[in-house]
Amino acid sequence: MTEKRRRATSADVAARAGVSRTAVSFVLNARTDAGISPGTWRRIEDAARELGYHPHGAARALAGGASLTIGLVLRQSAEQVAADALLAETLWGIASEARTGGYRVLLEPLPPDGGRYSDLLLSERVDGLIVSGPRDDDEELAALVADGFPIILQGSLPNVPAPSVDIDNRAGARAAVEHLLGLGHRRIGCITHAPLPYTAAAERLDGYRDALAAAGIEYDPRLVVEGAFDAASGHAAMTELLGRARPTAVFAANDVVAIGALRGLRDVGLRTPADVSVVGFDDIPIAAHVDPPLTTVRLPAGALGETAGRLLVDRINGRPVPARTLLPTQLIIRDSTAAPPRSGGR
Amino acid sequence: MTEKRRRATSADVAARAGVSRTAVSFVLNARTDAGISPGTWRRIEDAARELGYHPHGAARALAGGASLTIGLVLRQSAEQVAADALLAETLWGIASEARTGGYRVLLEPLPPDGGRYSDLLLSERVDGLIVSGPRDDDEELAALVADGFPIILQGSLPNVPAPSVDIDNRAGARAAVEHLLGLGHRRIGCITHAPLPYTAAAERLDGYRDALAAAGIEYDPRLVVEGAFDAASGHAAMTELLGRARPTAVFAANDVVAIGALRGLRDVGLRTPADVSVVGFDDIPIAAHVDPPLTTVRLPAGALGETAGRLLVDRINGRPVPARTLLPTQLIIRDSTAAPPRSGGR
DNA sequence: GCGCGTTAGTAACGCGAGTTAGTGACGCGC
DNA sequence: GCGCGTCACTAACTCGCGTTACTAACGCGC
Repeated sequence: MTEKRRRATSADVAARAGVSRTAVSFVLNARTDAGISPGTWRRIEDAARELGYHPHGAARALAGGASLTIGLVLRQSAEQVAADALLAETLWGIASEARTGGYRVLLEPLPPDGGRYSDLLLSERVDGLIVSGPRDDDEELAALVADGFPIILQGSLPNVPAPSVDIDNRAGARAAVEHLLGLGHRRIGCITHAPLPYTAAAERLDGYRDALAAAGIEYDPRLVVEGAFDAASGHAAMTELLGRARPTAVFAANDVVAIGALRGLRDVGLRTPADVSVVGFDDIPIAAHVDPPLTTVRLPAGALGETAGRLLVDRINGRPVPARTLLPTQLIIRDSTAAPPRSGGR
Repeated sequence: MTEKRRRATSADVAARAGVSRTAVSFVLNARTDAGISPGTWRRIEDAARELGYHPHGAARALAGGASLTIGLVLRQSAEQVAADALLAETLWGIASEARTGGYRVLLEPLPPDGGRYSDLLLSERVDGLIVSGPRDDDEELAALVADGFPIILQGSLPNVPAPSVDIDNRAGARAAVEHLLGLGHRRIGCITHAPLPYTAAAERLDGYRDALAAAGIEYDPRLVVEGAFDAASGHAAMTELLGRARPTAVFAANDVVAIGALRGLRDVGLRTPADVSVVGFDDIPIAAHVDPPLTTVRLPAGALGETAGRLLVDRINGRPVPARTLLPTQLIIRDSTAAPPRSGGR
C-alpha cells in the first residue's frame, strides 16, 4: 500500500526548512561565500536529510552545464574484449579514479567497424572521453579532438593531438628480450599478440628489434610470426615458427599468446625452458600458475586505468595534462626461461 | 582560430527550418501521429542535419523523465574483479543488449564494504539497475527493491523479491562431478571458488553433493576445501587437500582455482589426469590451452550479460519479467580427466 | 454562408536545479 | 535622521527539451 511517493525536490526541502530554493541550492553546493547564517544552514541540512533528498542528476546537468560523467569508449571487438584478461582491472582503475574526482563512468562498447560515438559527447551526456584502443583511421575521433573536446587516448596514436596514456611497450619488450639474450640465447623468435596495425603490437615488436640490434644480432623475419590476441593464435604461430626455423627462445607479446605457444611446444615434445625458453607480456593473474610459471613483463593495468581517469578529470577541469604518459613495466622472472640447451651450441 | 561555437539547440533547428520548436521535437521523436506534413518534415530533418544537431541528453532526461541509462553495480572488490576472467565478456553482453534497447550503461563499482549506491538511482541518473554479485546482508538493496525500483539481480538472492538471472551453477557442478563418477572415480575432492556466503560457491558445492548423493557416495567434509577466487588459493587448497586425504579426482569450482590446483598437483609430482583428474568451471578462454587442457563446465558469460540487459530493459518498460532465469551450462571434456589409476583400486 | 471536422501547426507550461541581480533589515557614523 | 554599507536572504531568469492545450486555415455538406 506504499503509494509510490514523489521524489523530494529542492523546493520541498526549501518549504520544510522555511527558506527559498536558492538558499537550499547554496547550502547543498557548499557555497560558503553566499552568506547563509549557521542556523539556517543547519535547518536546511536537516530538512534535506529528513526528506531523503537527492538532487536530480539531469536537472543538475542541465542547469550546471556539466554531466559529471565521463565516457569510456572500447574500440574493440567482442572477441578482443573476451581475450583481454586485464581489461576489467583497467576499467576498475578508471572508475575508481573518476569517482574520487566526482565523476561516473559511462560505457560505450564500439566494435572497430561499428557505429559512431560522437553523439555521446555531442549530446553532452559525458564531459569527456577515454578512448581505449584507438585506430589511426578513426576520422571521427580526429574531428572531436580537433574541436577541442576533452579526450584522453589509452594507447598510442601519433597523428592525433590528444593526450595519451600507455605503458611503455617498447621498453618492456626490450627488457624481455634482453633477459633472453642475457641467458645466452641468440636465435630468439617473436610472436606478436596482434596484427601490426595495432600500435601496441608494433611497439612490442620494435622493442624486440631494439634488443637484438643492441646485441648485434641481425633481424631475421623468419623468426617473427603474427598472433591475434588469443591462445589459439599463439599455438598456431608457434607451430608455424617451429616449421620455419628453430629458435632456442621465443618472446610472445602477451601472456595469452604465450600460453598458446607453450602448448605448441608441448605438441612436438619440446620442453620449456629446457629446450625452448618463453617470455610473455602482461603478467595476467594466472601467468604465475601455468606450467611452467611464466617469465613475463608486468603491465600495471590498474594504474593504467587510474592514470587515464585522473588525466581526463584534470583535462576536463582545465588543468594542464602531459601530452604523453608512459607507464613503466617490470620484468618478472619465473621458470619459463633458462639458458639455451648445450646441444645447440657450436 | 575555430571559435568554439555553441551547440545547436532545437530552437536553432526550428529557426532554420522556419517552424516552431514543437514541430522540431515532434519530427525528431518520430511522432507520426502529430500531423506534420511530409514537406515540413523533410525541411526539419535537413535543418537538423545541416546544423549537426544533437539533442541535449540532460535536457531530454529532465523533460522526458527517463535517463535512458542503466546502472551496473559491481558488488566486488578490486581483487575479485581482477581475477574474474569473464567479467569483461558479461559486461559487453549487458552493454550491447542495453544499446539495442536504446540504453547506455553507467558503471558503479562498489566494494562489498564500500559506500551506498542508492543515490545513483535516487538521483534519477539511471532508470534501472543490474546488481552483480549481490550479498544477502545488503539492506540498501532490499529497500530499493521494496520501493519498486527496476532492479535485476545477477546472481541469486532468495530473500530479495527482484527478478534474477544466473547460470545454473548447481546443475553445472553436478554434471562435472557426474562426469568424474562416470569415469569410475569414487573419492572426489571439491575446492570451492569462493567462501560459501557467496551463493554461487554454495550452489556449486550443492551440485557436487547432489552428484555424490545420487551415486550413493557419502559426503566427506575432509574432501572439501574452500578457495578464494584466485589461482593462489587453488594452489593452497589443493596442497591442503592432499595433506588431508588422497582423492583420485577434484572438482574445482572455477577454472582459475583449477589451474592453481593443477600446480599444486605438479608440486608433489602427481600427474593430471594419470594420477588425479581435475574438472574446472567457467571455461575461461585459456582453459583449452593450459597443460593439460582443462575439462570444465562452460559458463555462457556473454549470454548472461545479454539476458540481464534485456530483462532490465523489459522491466523498465513495464513488460513482464520472469522471477528467475537460469542459463544452462555445458560440460566440455578435454584432457584433464581420465579413469582413476589402477593402483588405486581395491 | 454557416457549422463542423480535419490538417498543420504553435504558444506556453513544466521538468529540477544553478545563478544573477536585487531587496529589506539592521548597524553605524556624523 | 539620513546616507551608506554589510548581512541574510529571495525573486526571477536560465538551461534545452517534451508535451498539452489551443488556433488558424481549409474543405465540404447543405
